[in-house]
Amino acid sequence: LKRPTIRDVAAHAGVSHQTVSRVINGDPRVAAATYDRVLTAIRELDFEPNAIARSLSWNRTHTLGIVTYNVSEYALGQTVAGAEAEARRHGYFLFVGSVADESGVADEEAYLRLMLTRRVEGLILDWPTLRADNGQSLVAVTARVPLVAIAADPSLPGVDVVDIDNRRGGFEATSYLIAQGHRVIATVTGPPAWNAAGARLQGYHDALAAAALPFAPEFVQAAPDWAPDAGRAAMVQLLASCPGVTAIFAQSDMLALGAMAAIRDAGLRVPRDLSIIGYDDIPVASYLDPPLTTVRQPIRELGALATELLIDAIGQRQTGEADRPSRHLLPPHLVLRNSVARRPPIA
Amino acid sequence: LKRPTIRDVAAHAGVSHQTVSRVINGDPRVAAATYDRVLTAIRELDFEPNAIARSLSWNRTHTLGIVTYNVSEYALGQTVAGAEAEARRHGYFLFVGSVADESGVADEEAYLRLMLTRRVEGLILDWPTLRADNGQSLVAVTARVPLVAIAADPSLPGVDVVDIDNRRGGFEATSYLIAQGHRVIATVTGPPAWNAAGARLQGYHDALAAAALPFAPEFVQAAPDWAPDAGRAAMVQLLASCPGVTAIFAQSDMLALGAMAAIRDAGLRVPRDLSIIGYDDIPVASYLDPPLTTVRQPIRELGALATELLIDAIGQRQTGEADRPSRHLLPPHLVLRNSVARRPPIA
DNA sequence: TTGTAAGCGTTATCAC
DNA sequence: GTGATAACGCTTACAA
Repeated sequence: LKRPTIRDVAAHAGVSHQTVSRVINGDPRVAAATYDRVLTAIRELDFEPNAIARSLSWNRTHTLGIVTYNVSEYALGQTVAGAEAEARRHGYFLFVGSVADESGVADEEAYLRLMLTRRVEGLILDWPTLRADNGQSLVAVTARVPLVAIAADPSLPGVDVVDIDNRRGGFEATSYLIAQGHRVIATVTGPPAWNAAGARLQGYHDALAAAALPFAPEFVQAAPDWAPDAGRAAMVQLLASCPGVTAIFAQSDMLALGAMAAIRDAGLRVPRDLSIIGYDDIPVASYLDPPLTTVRQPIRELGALATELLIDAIGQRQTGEADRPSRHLLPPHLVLRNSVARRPPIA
Repeated sequence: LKRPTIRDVAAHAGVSHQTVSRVINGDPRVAAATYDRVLTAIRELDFEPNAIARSLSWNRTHTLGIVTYNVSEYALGQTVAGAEAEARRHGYFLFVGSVADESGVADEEAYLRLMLTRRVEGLILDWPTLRADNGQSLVAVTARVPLVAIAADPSLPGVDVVDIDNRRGGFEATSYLIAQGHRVIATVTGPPAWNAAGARLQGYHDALAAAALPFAPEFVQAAPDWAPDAGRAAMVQLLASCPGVTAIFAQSDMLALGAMAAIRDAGLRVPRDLSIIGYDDIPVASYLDPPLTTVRQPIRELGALATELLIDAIGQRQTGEADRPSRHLLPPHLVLRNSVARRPPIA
């Protein structure tokens, strides 16, 4: 039951435990013969160095923590996969924790502290509604280890923030609709508490302004969540309040899906009667009817980037460099399919 | 930079470090006044017990590891979320590792050993193509810590196996088609290397046999992967080789999606001309056109169950009980929507 | 080239 | 009740 230690190996090989330590650390000063003898002993006993003991001695755990909040399981999987791959590439392990569902802010902080207890060297926080005013609890944490926040408000002080450029995504989506000849464009946004919703809406506004297109408050409907049902309800509203609308920018593919259902229910067709562009490029998007034009998000890359920055920051703290918080925006990518129709310019 | 230790706290409170240890472990023998003094010191220094040192002393890490192989990111997220929640409920932390993409079997084992190095107390392996003949490398691992395999072949020796009852899912899906009056039913399976594909196919066969329905080899098309394109190609085949077919059992919703595209391309309509039932109940399933009848998989629960069994097994090993490997099957759940039509019985 | 001693931060054991 | 002292398994000195 008990696992062998370097002392067991040492006894087995007839050397001191220190020599064993040298071997497992690749110290070149060990004589070749001794080296082999130790290696054989290691193999025979199936010895595995105890990383816990090493951590204690090194005062380094090579461990990162990621805690996610209220993210869809799809995005969660992508983010974690990206982060994990990057972490491993650098010899780090990754603790996961999700604060989804039942828990609130308090639990959030408690979890981060638990991770500190485990002596993670850095933390990733995936919390899309995090802003300066609800992120106070983070300062105590960042005093201990660097933290990079995914999808947080960029104005959040003291931490690195990475995100996909939502303003740009909203801008490109809307500009595309404009380029296709649309002049009255409505939008279904996500929940206003999400930073992404505000940024994408800003992009929408910017695109309208850049084209000197009219805007009216009834052009925007905020959905209470990102699910299809909310998109459907919002679309019903839009249909009633924006008679001249020819195109919709939905802030997620799921919202777009619901909106398309509402459009169908109204006896209209996409894209003949109404064009729609989504956001996310979920795996089924190209198999919808019609295939959905949308904005792809490099979520996996986002997880990887967060991890890379975190590992950088860890290195900086160790060398005593000042790690001033940075902001990084990954570009989204327009994916053209068939849910947007070209509209002949008015003569 | 350096974090406070129990000795710092002890000095600050004017007691021995041992007393601090007693306080943070809730030892009742500490005098109330001393207790308070220590607690104050802890708060003032913002002391957090070092779990690494505790692990070394206790010889227990309260850490689990999950390594996933080649699973879709959606399922990955669900599984990890379920496992993590259950782990936390029991005071465990969870290391994640995914061996997706570029890596093969060798890397697989190396990763498990890395986790052992980290002294995880148990391992979850999510490897849907794992069977007795390719799982040899696991015996060395299970000698160290208990392992529960998700979606592995139940005949795999020496480890707990949990899965969703794929045979039953296939049986219920097919039986439902039969109950709706269909007599010639074809199926699009997943890659044969996946245990789930074989089991669901078995369920299909069992249902046909139970209803004394005819079967022909051309009724089954195996897709090389689980994606829509593969489903589309398989469906094209089926359309050509099974003229009398009235219903399709697709082993995943993504395959079904592709199949539906092929059906549409052939000028046919679902469910009027051809009924189809999927598998998974992906989030968009109810918003497809038509809403997809399918079989829901409790993946999150599967992750939780795996974790629960693992923690049980850890307890058993510690008390020296024999932990004979167990098999657990979670029931899938038929979700009725509109992609299957009732077919009048032949008079 | 190898071995010995001390320390990493905590808990267990035994005194007082 | 509280405080020394010795583990836990390893690494980093320093000595031989």
